[in-house]
Amino acid sequence: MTYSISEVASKLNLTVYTLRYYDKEGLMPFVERTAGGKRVFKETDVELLNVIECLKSSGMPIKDIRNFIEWLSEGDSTLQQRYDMFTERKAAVEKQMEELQKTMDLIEHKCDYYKTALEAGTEDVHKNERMGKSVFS
Amino acid sequence: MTYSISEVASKLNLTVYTLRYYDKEGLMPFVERTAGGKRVFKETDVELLNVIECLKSSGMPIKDIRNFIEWLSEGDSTLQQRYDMFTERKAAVEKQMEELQKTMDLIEHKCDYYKTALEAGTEDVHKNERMGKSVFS
DNA sequence: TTATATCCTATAGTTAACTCGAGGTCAAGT
DNA sequence: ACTTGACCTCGAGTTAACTATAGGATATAA
Repeated sequence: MTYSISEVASKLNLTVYTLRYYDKEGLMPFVERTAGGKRVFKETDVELLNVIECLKSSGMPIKDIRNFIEWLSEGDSTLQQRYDMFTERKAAVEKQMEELQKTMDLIEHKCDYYKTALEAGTEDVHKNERMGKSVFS
Repeated sequence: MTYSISEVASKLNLTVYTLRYYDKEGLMPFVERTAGGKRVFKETDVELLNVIECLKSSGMPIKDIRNFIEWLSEGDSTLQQRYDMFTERKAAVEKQMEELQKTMDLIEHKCDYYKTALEAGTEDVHKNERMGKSVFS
């Protein structure tokens, strides 16, 4: 089973522009072409794009993802680099999760704060908090 | 207790450029100035900047954060908008957490994959997986 | 009082990641 | 043969969020 660029685009929720941009940036050296020059995506190409999206979500810039793609071309000699890279990505995502949890804590606090204020009709209900009880209003 | 712009910058891990940029974008209408024109940050200003950073981490663009800041100036009449905004942010962050968990799942899978490959010295140990057993390599 | 560090504004430049337009090719249907 | 829709390349444009530079004011310390 193979796919056209627009099929892959809708499969991965990207635009064809984005896919061609990735290609230009060296993220898709394995995608083959028809005699007429059209891209033909194999199942493994789609899977690799999935990994690319995953690395992007982990906060990795496209330039760095290209290095990983190059390592793939170089075979077993780059196994260590690739392992190290994913280990590093894992740590990065763990950190993002912690940050996101802190963000969530403050937002939930604000939801409570505004819920109470709305019920009272005024923010003044919170006027006598804020004496070192908690860090945020 | 008040702070200079560079004190606030290091407190929040931002640059003074960024803070002035925020000011220009309308995120700091409450910060006062000395006779000579220098910004003087109060404790409440720093707290508000904390909230701003939180909204940024939740994926909110600066233009939208400015709306929130304007609502603050308008007092109790905007309590509902502010409550709705934080409720919406909460949903956005929950979604981000789910996405990040999916990212983590794939990355952990890749860590295992490369650990095994590294121990075997070749990626070929994984050659007979990939028959619908799991979605990703 | 003079040096130096920190501040100011205004404006221009940078970076990443797209996004689009022009002009042309290719392949399936009529 | 011809139209139509999807594809192609190349290069320019866009957007958000900074980041930096120039030129100048302010304030503290020797």
